[in-house]
Order: sequence, then C-alpha cells, then structure tokens
Amino acid sequence: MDPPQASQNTQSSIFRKPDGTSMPVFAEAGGIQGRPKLMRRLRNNGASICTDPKSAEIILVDPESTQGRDFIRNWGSDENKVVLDYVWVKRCIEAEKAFLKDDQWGGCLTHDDGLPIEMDSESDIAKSPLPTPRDTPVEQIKARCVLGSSTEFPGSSNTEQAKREGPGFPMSTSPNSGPKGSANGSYSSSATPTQMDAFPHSQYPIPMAGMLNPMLPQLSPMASMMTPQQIQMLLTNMLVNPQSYAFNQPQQNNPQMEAFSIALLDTIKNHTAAGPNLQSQSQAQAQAASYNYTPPAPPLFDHALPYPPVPSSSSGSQTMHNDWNSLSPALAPSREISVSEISDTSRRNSLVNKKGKQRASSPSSKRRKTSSTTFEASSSKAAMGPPSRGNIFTSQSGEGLVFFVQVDLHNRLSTVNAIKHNGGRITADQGTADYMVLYAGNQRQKTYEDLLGAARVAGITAVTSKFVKECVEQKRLLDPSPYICESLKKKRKRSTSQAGESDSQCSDVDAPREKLLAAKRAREAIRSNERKLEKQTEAARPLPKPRPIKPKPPKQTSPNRMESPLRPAGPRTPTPPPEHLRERMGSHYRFSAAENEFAVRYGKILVDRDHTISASAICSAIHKKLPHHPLKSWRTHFSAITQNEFENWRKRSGIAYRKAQNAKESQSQSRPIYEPPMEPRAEAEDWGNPDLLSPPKPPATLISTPSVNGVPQENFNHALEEDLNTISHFFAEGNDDQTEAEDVIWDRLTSKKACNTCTSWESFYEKHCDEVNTRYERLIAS
DNA sequence: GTCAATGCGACTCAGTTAGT
DNA sequence: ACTAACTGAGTCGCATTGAC
Repeated sequence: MDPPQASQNTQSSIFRKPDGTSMPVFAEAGGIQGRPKLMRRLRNNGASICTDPKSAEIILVDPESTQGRDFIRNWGSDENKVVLDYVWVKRCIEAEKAFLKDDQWGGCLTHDDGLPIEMDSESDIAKSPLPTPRDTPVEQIKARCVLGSSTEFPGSSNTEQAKREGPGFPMSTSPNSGPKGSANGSYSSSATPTQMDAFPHSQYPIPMAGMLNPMLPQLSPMASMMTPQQIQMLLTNMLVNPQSYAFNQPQQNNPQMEAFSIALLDTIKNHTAAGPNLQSQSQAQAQAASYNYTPPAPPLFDHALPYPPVPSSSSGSQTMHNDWNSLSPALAPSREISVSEISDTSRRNSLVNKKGKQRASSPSSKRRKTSSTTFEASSSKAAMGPPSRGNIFTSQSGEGLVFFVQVDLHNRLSTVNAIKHNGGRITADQGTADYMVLYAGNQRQKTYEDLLGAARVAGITAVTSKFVKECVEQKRLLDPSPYICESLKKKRKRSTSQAGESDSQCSDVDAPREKLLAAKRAREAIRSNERKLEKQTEAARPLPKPRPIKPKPPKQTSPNRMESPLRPAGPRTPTPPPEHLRERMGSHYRFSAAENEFAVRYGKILVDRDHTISASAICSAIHKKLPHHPLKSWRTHFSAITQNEFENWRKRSGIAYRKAQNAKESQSQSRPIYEPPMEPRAEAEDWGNPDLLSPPKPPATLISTPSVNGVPQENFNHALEEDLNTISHFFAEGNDDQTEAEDVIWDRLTSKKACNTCTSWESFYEKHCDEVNTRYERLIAS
C-alpha cells in the first residue's frame, strides 16, 4: 500500500475513521471527470489517497464509464473494499459526514450489471453478454470469427462452465456471471481481486487480451510453473472455445487477429481430418482442464497442431517465453500487435492506478519474436494451414497472380503457401511472374541484386515477403509500392517510409490515437531503415549523402546531433525571446507566448533540416536556447504546443527529403540539359534571412546562367520562374501525399499546366528540386 | 483550476554475444 | 556466415505532484 501523502493540510475529518486514521480511498483515474478536484476534496477532508486500488478500502468510480464498470466488476466482489460512485464524496462533504456502510453508503454503492464492458473503439464489434461456447463445427466458428458475429450459441454446459469457471476474470467477479470458483478450486477462487493483487488486470497489455483475459489468472501466476502440457491444455480450451476466448476482446477488429483465427481454426480443421475426434477430444480435454490442471495431457497436439510437439519434460522456467511462443501460435501473434495499440488500450483501460505501462512479458524477447515468429505465427500459420482458399492473389479476371519466390527466401515455404492458399500461383520462371518475392535479408548477396535487376529489366514488381504476409493479413491485395525491393546500390525515394506509412493508412478505421501510434511506428521504421540504409550506402559510397533540399551535415552517428550543429541548413535558427520577456512564476518560469512561438518555429526548422529528428532532440536544442526551462519541461511542453503538428512537420520534411533524394539520384543518372555546374548553394547566405515570407528571389541557377540553349536569358528566367511557382504551389496544395505513384502525380500536374522549360515536370523537378522545395517550404510555412 | 515539473514504466533499436 | 537472444541507451507518454 502506498502510504498516502494526503491528510496534510486537512481541514476537516469527514473521511477519517473513528480512530482518527484516514480512510484509504482510491479514485479511478480514467473515468471520473474532474478527478484532481475530487482528489483534493478527499485529501482536504481527511481521506488518504491511495495510488493503488488494492490498498484502498473505498474505491471511487464513475459507474457510467467503461473504466468504472471495469472496476465495479473487478473489485465489487471484494469483501474488504467497496466500490462507490464518486458522487459519494460530494454527498459526504455536503452532509459533512461520511456515508458508510450503516448509511448504505449514501446510496452510492455500485453494482455490476453483468453486461459486457465495451472497450473504447471496439464498440462496433458486437459482443455476447455471456460466454458462448460452441456446439457447432469449426466451420461455423470460423465464419463467426470472420464476421465478428455476436450470435449466441446454444449453451454447451460443459464448455460454458469450463470457461466461466476457468477464467473467472474479470467476468467471474460479476454477480451475474454465475457462481465462481465452484469446481476449479485450484485457481478460480483466486480469480478475484485477491489474485489481482498480484496480477492486476491492467498489467497485461497483451494484445489478445480479450482472448487471453479468461486465461490470465491461469497463465500469469502460473506462467513460470506451468508445464508445456498445461499450456497445451489452455490452448485446447481456447481452441475449443474460440468465441469464448474472443469474447470481450479489445482487438476483435484486428485483421491480424482475424487472419490468425482463421488460420488457427483452419489448421485445427485440417488436422481434425486426420483425427476426427479432435473436437470431442478437445472438448473433453478442455473440460477436464477447466476443472483440474493435473491430469496429464494426452498427446493431442502432437498431431493436432501444426507445430512441433512439446517435449514432455519441462524445459525450465527461464524459457517460458520461448516455449510460449513456440508452443502457442495462438499467442505468438499477440506479440506482433502488442506494440503500441495494445499498450495504449491497456493504458486507457487501466484498472489500477499504476503509472506508466506494464510489461506483459520479457521485453527483450518481444521484438525478436515479433520479427521472426510473427510471420510464421500469423501468415505462415494462415498459409500453411489447411486450404482456406482465398482470392487475394487473383486478378479481376479470376486468374491467379503469378509469383516468383526467391529460393533462399527466409521461410520461403510459408510465403509460397500463403500465396498458393490465397489464389496465387508460383512460378520458377521469372519472366512469367507478376511479382517477385525477394529476400531483403539477402541484400548483400549477389543473388538478390541479380534477381532484382532481372525484375526491373522485365518490369516485374519485386517485393519483400512482407507484402505477401500483409496481403494475407489484410485479406486484400495491397499496393506493393511500400514493399518494393530496393537495390543497395542506390537508395530510392519512397522506399523506407512507405511500409510504415502504409501501416497507418491501411487501417482506415483507426481512431486518431491509433493513427498517432501508427505514425510513431512508421516514423521509427523510417528512422531505423534509413539508419541502416545510410550505413550501407555510406559503406558503398563514401561521398557524403546528398541532400538537396535541406542539406544536413555529414551523418552524425551521435544521437545528439542537435548539440553540435555544423552549418545550419535551411533558415537560420530564430532568435530566442529576450530574457526580459521571461515571465517568472514562483520558482520557475512560465512558458510565454514568445517562447512558444520560438520553440515551434525552431522546431520546424530543425525538422526541416532533419526529418528523422526526434522531438526529444528538438527539445534539447530548444533547451539550449532557453535553458531557464528544464529539458523535461520542454519535452512535455513541446508536445503540447505543437499539438500533434510535429508529425506533420516530419511528414512534410520527409516528403521533401525523398523528393530531393530521388531527384539527386536521377540527376546522377542523366545529365541535365542546361543545369549549371553544381556549386555551393548560392542562397546559402539566405539561410540567415529570418524573413521567411519575403518574396522569393530568383534561384541562383537563374542568376548564374547566362543563356540556356540559345534562349534569351530573360525569357528563360521568366518561364523558369513560372514553372517554379507552378510546381511549388502544386506540391504545397498537397498533391503529393506519398500515396500515389509518381507518374500519376506528374500527369496530374501536366494536365494542369505544361512545363515551359523542360520536357516534363519530372525532369524539371529533378533539375530544380532545391528551389522547388525551398518555395514549397515557404508556401507551407505561410 | 491551471500550469510547470517530475517520476516512472513501456517500447524500440543497435550493438554484442553465443549458438548453429 | 547466419540466427537468436540479451543488454543498455534513448525515446516517449502518462500520471502525479507542487506552485500559483
């Protein structure tokens, strides 16, 4: 119990016990409006504010909120606690006495309605109010999994009981959800807040929380003790009762989950063909499992599941996570979708007032499991499972798309099966393929380059296996551009970012928050990929990386790149507000409007210089300019004053960067018609010009070029100026959001206005990307 | 009530090491 | 040579506290 800091400055003792001690009160964090005020009132009236519900005797919630209902459900049955509507505080203060049990808690006692608790955005998924065990063949389950049907099934008492009693969490605490802990005394009786003391609900930001929730009381406390057989038992139970385990699942609309569910059930179905008694066997086993863990598990999964049988001897607790992932394909995907969306969900639904996020499991193994096994777990299981024929890889005419899959592709079989099972065809002849799936991990290998070159020559789309995987996961043929394989020899634009961006784009039902998280993931992917690529390209090409628009100093490996800026790129750093404008506020300073403006402006400039820069790095830079605010304060404050615009800045900067990069690459391949020799930017002096909104000057290229292909310089400059304005306005209007093919964009621009000075806008852009981007940025800034 | 400051935990990645 | 696993650093977001 966290000893409360409360009860200092206590003005009254309404919330004190007769013996003078403070009442330990916990106020649920997520649902109560005006919680700070409530906390203050409690504190000022003698209550002891608990930061953890388990240490409180009184838990205050908003019974109308999801979080509140969760609390009522989870804690309402605890005899040592009482969950009250938070208006109790007001009533007590008004009455100047605490309404306790004898007063019927002032009429504020909450009750669990027993209904399922909608989890935020998942409310669109219909849910069954009660466990709905299957009594139907797997096909129906599959269909329901896909459709997210809420249709209830006629209860199968065995499985229903098994589920209800087994998990007991959190539903089991519901008064309406049936008796708890009747038969499975080994664990169900503890699936109450008592157990949650050790394993509070919110400490499981497991993506498949809904799926696993019912199992958590079993899995978590016993995780380190369970034998593989026991894990299998749990799996059995879950497989037999997929609806039940999907019940109340926060991630129900997760396509990965859907795909996985289908694959898993297909797999079972497939294996059931070999062992027709699987279902009943599983049911019986599940039933047994629900009552008792001890009976030895028959080697059901040895043949029933598409992964290796588990050795009968426990491999030791320290390999629990490994075992878990290898044993349980059902759990493996949870790692994949755990990253942010889940933690976010869990955070929002946090039931205990615990700071920050909670690790679901070993953090270190997570990523690796994600990277290495998720494909096997989701796509590969989906693929390698029995024929769940889809038509993802079929053309509109109904013909299967033809894939050439690189022989040494990592886990090639999975990819091949994924293609085959979804309507695609495999060919060994590169020439006849529609797609070539290459192994990006073999980029150093000559084979990769050869195949990639062949694909380009043949005009075949070369993609990574991720393309197949994600198509399968999303059950549709995706735009391959984010997955295009790239040569190591040159870094193409649109390469690194699109995979990430597509992630955020493909889920059109995302909540804004999810989008932010997706953007974050994308950003991290971009940064990671670019770091890798930069390393590789630098190794292959010792020249400094060209960065036409926003030249940045040679790559600094130090994350503290902001701290020793070499030559500033782009507009000069704005001048910080003078000291005399600082507004003192007690021991610290208030963030003034001028400082906010400076921070935003400076931040934009820094992002323009380096679109991969982190907010933290920007804050460090700002902090150096305005050190009277602590760095931590800047970090917090910066995100507030930018109001998510930071991501947009980065996006714009990234777009400009990629454009410029592409242009440079193209330049290096084809000599310009009239471009003057490369020289240090003539407008470098202009960087220092703080007046960003001043009328654009003619680009250096205009001034320094005496004549162009015989065309009088004056006329040419005029035409060039017009073209520059046209194209910069075109981009500033948001015509290139990186979602369309370049050709489409150029065509659109051409249809608006033909290029005066070049044969095409594309070539024009290649030659004048610097100036175009400069103008583009001016337009954006204005 | 607002604002600034702070603490904490989750998450990711790069680098390293061990195993195959 | 490759892969898997581990570790530390950096980053980020949320909740809380304290001052006004």
